[in-house]
Amino acid sequence: MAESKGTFYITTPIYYPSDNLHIGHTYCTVMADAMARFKRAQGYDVRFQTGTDEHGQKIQKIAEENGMTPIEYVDKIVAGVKKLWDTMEISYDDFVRTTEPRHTKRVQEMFMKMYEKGDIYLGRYEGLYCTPCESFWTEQQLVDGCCPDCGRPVEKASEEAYFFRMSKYAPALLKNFKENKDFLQPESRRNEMINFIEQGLDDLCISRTSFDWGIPVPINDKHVIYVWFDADANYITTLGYPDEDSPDYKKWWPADYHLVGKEIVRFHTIIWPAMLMSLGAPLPKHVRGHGWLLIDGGKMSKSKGNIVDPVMLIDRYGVDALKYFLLREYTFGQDGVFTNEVLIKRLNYDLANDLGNLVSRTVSMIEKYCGGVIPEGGKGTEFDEDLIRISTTAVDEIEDAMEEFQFNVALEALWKIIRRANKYIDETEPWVLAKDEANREVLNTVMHNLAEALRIVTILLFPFMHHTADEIKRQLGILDVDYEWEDTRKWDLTSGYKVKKGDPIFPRLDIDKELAELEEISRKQREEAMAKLKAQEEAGKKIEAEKNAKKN
RNA sequence: CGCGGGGUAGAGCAGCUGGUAGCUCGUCGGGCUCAUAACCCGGAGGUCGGAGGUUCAAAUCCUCUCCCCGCAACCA
Repeated sequence: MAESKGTFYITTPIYYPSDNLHIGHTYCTVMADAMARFKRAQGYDVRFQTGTDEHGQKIQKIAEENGMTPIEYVDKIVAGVKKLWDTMEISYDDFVRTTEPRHTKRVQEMFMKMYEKGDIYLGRYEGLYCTPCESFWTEQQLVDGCCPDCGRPVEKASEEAYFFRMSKYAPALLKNFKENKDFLQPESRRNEMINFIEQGLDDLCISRTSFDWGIPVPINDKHVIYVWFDADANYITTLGYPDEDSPDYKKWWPADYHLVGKEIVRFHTIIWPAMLMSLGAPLPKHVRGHGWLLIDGGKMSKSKGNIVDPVMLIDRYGVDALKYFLLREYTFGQDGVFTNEVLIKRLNYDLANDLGNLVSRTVSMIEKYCGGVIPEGGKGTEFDEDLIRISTTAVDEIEDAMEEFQFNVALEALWKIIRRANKYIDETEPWVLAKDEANREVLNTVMHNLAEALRIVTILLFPFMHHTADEIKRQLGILDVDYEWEDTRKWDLTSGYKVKKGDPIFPRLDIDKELAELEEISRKQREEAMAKLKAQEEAGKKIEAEKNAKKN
């Protein structure tokens, strides 16, 4: 491996473990993973962090409904999260849980640092309160003016709460956006945030007394620290902050990229930077907001029962197929529509027909025409130059695209090699060349060039689909050869290796059959989700009734 | 006047620092047989939501308008 090009710290959001993760979370994590693997391949020293945001009223309530303590409940969900990432071989370097002492202790220290600076003060939180549910709601959350959970009327109420003087940092935040154009992408989000700040920032409520599943405020044990203050801190508590001399903090902070969903861009580009300003710490270099995967044209939600389960898709099609689909199908920053048909077609056309078939026909021909050994290149055909040019320059396009998180563009660039190679076979007609031994050198060169193109494909493909990359290498007989990233610009590195044909790397799918089966699976899942939801509602009502009984 | 995004071929999308409208799938026709009935070539199909403006030139910039969708301080 070449000398390190420097450090690269990338994070996903920490997910809220109120339920099992769905394909939307997978989407975000897969992008972060691909980026981390890409940077490692390029020679960077990478830190990739993900985790779970485990506090809050919602967790407390769901745990109660399931007859568990909050920590028992999140332990169970988090085990599932970790298992999913293990299955997908997500290459995270650290997994943070906000219930870990290394986090809670440091959040309290950060709170005190800001309190002592005068940026945190005690005030009153005003809101609409549902007494039976013991919950505050915003006006927009209400359904027909009533509590969205129980449907009963709410009333204006207030409670004592600590506030973070965020308003004070509005000018500095605005300055950050104006001077640092690359801080937040895409552009549309950036405009949205600038606009939001210009409308004026309120101070942020950062504590609650109405529930206790959270990190206690160090100076007042009636209060627990409230959501974003706790959650966003994860990006530096794991580095040892507020100990500014901590080696990890010195090495990794500020982070290169926070990758987040569009709905939490505000928390990462306004609240979080304001907190860091208050603490006197540098801001993250970049925040990137991705779009959503929409189902049936709308948001995935439990109440609609249209959650897509990544585990089921992995079981059927494999990790690499799912990763490829998520990275290739959608444009970063924009919402995308998920349907089974789009998925199956993408897998069939790109993976089975284009890539899988190319590997298959290449290896077969080398076995058939060259005794299974990749020959030396020599005098070839008029088509060689184009194949070589496209294969050895794809890396430039991919690097440019990855710089912008354009995973789909990067994979398209990679597939240019694959399509060109398929075309090259038709142009050079090896089966015709093989009929006359006078064409030996040309035939050898054609086979050599195909192996070379595939070799480059395996290097470029590795950050996105490492199993597939390795399987192609295995079939080409180059699995144990350690190629470097820069070898994607070179030619003539595969001669003499013995190929070994294996099973098709992506079997062709029967579209109608798959669609029918997937439809059946999601129908069952919908039913189960409905039943579960109903059971939870009833459990909730029961608990409520018990509470009321106690009160009376 | 709360803020923002989108409306481009039958479907899904890209292009939007202005200069012959592009990709994947589908469709029609052809080629090939090494390969996972896969691969390759060619054709048809769009007045780029509508109206107006700037310009030699607009999908691309400006104004107005219609329709869809998000966000609005605890959903990736």
